[in-house]
This record gives sequence, structure tokens and C-alpha cells, in this order.
Amino acid sequence: MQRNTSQRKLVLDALASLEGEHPGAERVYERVHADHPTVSKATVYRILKDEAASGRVLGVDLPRDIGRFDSRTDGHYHIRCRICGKVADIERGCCGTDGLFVNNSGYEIEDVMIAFSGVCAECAAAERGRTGA
Amino acid sequence: MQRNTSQRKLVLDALASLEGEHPGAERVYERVHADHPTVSKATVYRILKDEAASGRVLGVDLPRDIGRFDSRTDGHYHIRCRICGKVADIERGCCGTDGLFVNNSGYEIEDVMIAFSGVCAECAAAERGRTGA
DNA sequence: ATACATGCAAAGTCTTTGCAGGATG
DNA sequence: CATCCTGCAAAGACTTTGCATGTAT
Repeated sequence: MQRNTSQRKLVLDALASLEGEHPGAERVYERVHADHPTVSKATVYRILKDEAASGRVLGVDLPRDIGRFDSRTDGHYHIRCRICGKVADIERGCCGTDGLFVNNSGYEIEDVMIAFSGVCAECAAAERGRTGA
Repeated sequence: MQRNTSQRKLVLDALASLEGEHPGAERVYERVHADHPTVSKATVYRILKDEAASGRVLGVDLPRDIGRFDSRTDGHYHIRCRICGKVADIERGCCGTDGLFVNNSGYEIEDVMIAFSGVCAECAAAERGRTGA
């Protein structure tokens, strides 16, 4: 479990205050730094990476763009503007909608990206070996 | 239209020879450089970016990973190993399959990422203005 | 008290850019 | 022959790392 440092709280608060902006680590750092100039950039990067790994924060995956974070961790999608790069949320479809999602973003959707993540055969075998199963 | 330079051909050939590997620009450079040491890295980067923009090459989007290319430009998906990072193709489902895709990759799928790309309201308005419509 | 987190600054990775000279259509 | 492309090297953005010190449990 992570320790409860003041810096960790500052980073999470800054991220929450930027909800909807889907900031990168650099942007979160700026925000923290504005009020707390002693907090170092390395710490912000470390904490965000850490929190994303543990799922307390969402690492946002976008076409041609990585390293952004979101304090919303519930299931939702994202859309990125091809021109200016701005990111918005797209809600999941459910209960009474026809499709997989509800585009209430105001964006014109041009493309959908689907990509998978998992474990390849070799790594799965290696893991089975290491677990002793 | 792009000019038909020897470097462009070398880059496209190298990419084709790496089909299935989904290499980054750096890797393509290595490959070109091995047989043609005079071709510069900047050129490889420029050509790949260019070709991806024009659609002659596919820019591959992956969870936590960008800047990879694929000489296959037909509709298909990708999966990335969470552990080693290796990327494989996943075919689209059709004609007789139940779902959206056919997992013949040998990977255990753990997660699906969906993200959209489009144009935000502001940029769309700006474009309409510029086009004079 | 002890193990983990932080700050700092340096290094690292990947990618882009400016410019002068060379190749293409 | 005008334009576009290339090579080179430097700059640039973003992120990670090592280490001594500070801090949470």
C-alpha cells in the first residue's frame, strides 16, 4: 500500500480539479507547482504512474497520444480532436440506447479505435512456470 | 503527391519486411541503416509520418504505446502483451463469426480499449469559417 | 526505528527542426 | 529548373533515475 504523503494528496487533488481536461503529467505538475512550488516534478510523475498502475487513477489511452490521466475511473470512453488535440469523455451506452456509446461530447466522430491488451503465449507460459502451476 | 525517392522505397520495404512486428520508427531506421548506412534517421521518421498521414501506411494505436507502424492497412485490430509489450494482429470478425473480432493471436485477452477520434465543436466551427461555408 | 517517499539535477529516450546541398518531375 | 527531399547535428519535449535526506507507519 502507498504511504499517505502530503504530496500524494496534492497530486490527486490537482488531478481531480482538472477533471474533464485529461491532463498529462506535466500539466498536473504545473497545477501542483502553482500553489506548492517545493513539490518536485519527479514526484508528480512517480505518483501518477503509481496510482494509474494501482487503478486509483485512470491512464487514458488515445490515438496518437499517451501519458494522460483521468480521475474518473468508471467505464467510459474518450475522444480526441484530430485538429487541436483536446480530449472529451464519451459515455457508455446502456439502458435504452442503441449502441455501445452515447456521443454527448459535441465532437463529430470520424474514427473509432479498438485495441486489445492481454498476455502473449510466451509470457503466459513463463508465468505458469514461475507460479509453479 | 510524394516524390519517388530511393529513401522512401527503402523505408517502405523495410517496414514491409517487418510486417507482424509493428515496429517503431527507431526499429525501421535500424533495419534501413543496416544495409544503407547513409540514410539518416530524420528521413526515416519523416517518411513514416508522411506515409501514415496519407494512409499508405498504418499508424498503430495501442494502450500505453504509440509511434508504431504497420504495412497492413486493411481493417484489423491489435493486441499488446502487458508483460513483454509484443504486438500481434487480431482479425476483424465477419461472415460466420459471432463477435466483432476473431482472436487468432494466441494471446489471452484481458482488456479492450475503445477510443474515438474526430473534430471538436470549436475546430469544426473554425473549419467551416475557413472554408467559407 | 525502519523502510519507503521525496527533491534535485542529470541522464535518457524518442522525435522534430533548421539549413545547405542534392535529387526529382 | 524550380521544387521538394535529404543528411547532419542540434534542439526539444517528456520522462526516468541515482542518491542523500526527510517522513510515515
